[in-house]
Amino acid sequence: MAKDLNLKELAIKLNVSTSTISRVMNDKAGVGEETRQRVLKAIQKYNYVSNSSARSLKTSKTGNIALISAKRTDRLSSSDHHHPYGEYIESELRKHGYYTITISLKDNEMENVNNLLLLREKHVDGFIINGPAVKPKFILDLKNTGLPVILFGNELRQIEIDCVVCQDRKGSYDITKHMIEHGHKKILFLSGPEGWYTSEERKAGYIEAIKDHGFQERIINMTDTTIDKGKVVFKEVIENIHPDITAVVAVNDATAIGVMDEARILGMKIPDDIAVVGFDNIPWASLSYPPLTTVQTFIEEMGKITVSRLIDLLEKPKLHPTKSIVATSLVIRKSCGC
Amino acid sequence: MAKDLNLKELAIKLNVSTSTISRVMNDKAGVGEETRQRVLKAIQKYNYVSNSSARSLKTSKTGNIALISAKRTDRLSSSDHHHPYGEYIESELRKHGYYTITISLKDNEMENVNNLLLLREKHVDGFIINGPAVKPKFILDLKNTGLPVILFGNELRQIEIDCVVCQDRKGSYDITKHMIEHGHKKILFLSGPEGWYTSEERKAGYIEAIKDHGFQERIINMTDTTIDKGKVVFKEVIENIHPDITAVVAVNDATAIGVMDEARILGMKIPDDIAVVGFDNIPWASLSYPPLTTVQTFIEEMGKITVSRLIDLLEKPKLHPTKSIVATSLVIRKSCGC
DNA sequence: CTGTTAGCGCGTTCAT
DNA sequence: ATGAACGCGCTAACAG
Repeated sequence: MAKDLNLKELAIKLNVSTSTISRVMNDKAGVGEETRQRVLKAIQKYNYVSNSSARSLKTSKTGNIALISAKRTDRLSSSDHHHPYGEYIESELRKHGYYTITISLKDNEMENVNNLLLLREKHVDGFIINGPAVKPKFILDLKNTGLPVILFGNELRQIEIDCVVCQDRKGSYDITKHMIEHGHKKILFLSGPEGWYTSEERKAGYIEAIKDHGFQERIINMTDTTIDKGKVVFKEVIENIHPDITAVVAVNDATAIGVMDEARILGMKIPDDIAVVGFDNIPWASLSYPPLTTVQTFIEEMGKITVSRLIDLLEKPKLHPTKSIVATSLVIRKSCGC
Repeated sequence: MAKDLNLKELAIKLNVSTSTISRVMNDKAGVGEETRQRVLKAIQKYNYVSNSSARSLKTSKTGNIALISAKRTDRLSSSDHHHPYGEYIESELRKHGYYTITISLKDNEMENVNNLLLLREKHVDGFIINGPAVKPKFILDLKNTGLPVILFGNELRQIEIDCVVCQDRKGSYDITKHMIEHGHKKILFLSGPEGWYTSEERKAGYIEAIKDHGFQERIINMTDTTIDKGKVVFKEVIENIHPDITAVVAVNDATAIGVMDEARILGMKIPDDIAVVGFDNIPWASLSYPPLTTVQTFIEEMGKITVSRLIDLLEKPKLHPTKSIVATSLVIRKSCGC
């Protein structure tokens, strides 16, 4: 492999000025067709690629996007590494010429946006924020820096901000209704942290369905939405709080799987003694025992929309904040009683 | 928040030269204690951070590390998003002042290392390659560019290269021996693609254990190590190839979980009709039905070692390639018959 | 101990 | 249509 050369060296080889090559590289006008072809050929031949640091310094564009999520201490949350959302976003960003810098932040790292070195160093051009666990204050401060920010699977109550979500409320309404159609009247909703967008929306969908049928709400908020939390909380609920429930609508699949595991330990049969459903349709949902009835979210599409919108934001500074809602659909398996 | 200022602006404010500030920023000698303190205070006050592109251009260090893995088309491979290895590596790299650029490559993107724009642009300082599915030729070519490269959960037969792996062979030996101690004599090893480091090593461990006890090897290679592959291949094997086996040692947990799912569909009881064990101890292994006996790999530690070694490589150009092997340990659950 | 100067490799005026 | 010259923000070599 030949040694990499830079603009000036290539220019000397071709007997043209660096500006000419630069114009060709960036598809600018003002180059004769003949020289353009000659330059193009040489670029090909020498495999010339411009140095990204130099380009960044000059253009103030880094070509990097930060993909930020909250670091979970608990294992097995379904929103993090058990969804390939990151891979979808990365490949989509790269198609558009951007690299993905992955960052997962601990709670204390979200205290002050100024601690985000990445930002102050001007190391990225924009941000994708994943999930509801990143603190709203942090997102607001980030947004105020002026760089494009878009939320994936989250929304902000405080301000209008670009985001892409699924039909959290409708999905939850539908699956709750499905439980009701199975004949259940005493249905528990196992929610995530209060204030989390997905928790609130999915909870609202559940409430709506319950009210529509004149039943009584039973809601428990958890401090996290993981398998382990699902286990611990379900045990507490079934033994001490709502021993009469016959069905559980969980805020996500991880929680639902935890509930099922715990129910089995407690000697309950699913779905006969207790029916359980989830939300997300993570890859493992079809392999739980029994297979989990849940709500499918189309994260690959959501990822594409997120990236495409971010690109727009990058190019046109001041667009009006837009919320994109991607449809969900019910996935019927066994855990509901079907 | 005050407008960000740059080196020169700060220098003017302080009535010192830019070099003085630069020296302070980079902890260089040659600054009077008094001025150093004054500068330090100002840096604090104005929250000055140097521009990363400019720094990169000057120092030829980008502060970025590429974390490369192979994109899997099949769902549910255990080495990708179901292990939080990426998060461990990212947080560890960041502690050392580096950002993680995540890239997952399709097969055709691994054909020619020159297609890796990232590399030719000089956008990263080094590479971490994840898993055995990244093509050896690609890794070799990458290594030849001169940038530091380290392998995570993989090794190269062709050349000596820095890598960190677990005790693949010993772990596999131990768990196979465990099956033998359960009384099994006809044990199948479900291996991954031929040539993959983990496949070959784990297979070797199995063979060693089988030979040590004078039994006969039964090995099937799969083209991928996913749940879906585990299902399909197990069905084929049990019906047409080795209908007499009483135990399966799978090359990883995903495969093992697939086998268990398929076995259940075929009406077989686990572990009575067929015992199944895996490798990796992914978070979901404890929740399979029955809970999976497997080999624990300590990926958080492996991640730390990988990063720490990469940092050394970054600082000292020519160290001798080193292979780090992190111990594994048996995790006994139910699927083995215990 | 401190400041002046000269690039790093590009993109972009402004001449011609 | 092309080239010369400048500067993005920083570090480092050299002077003083």
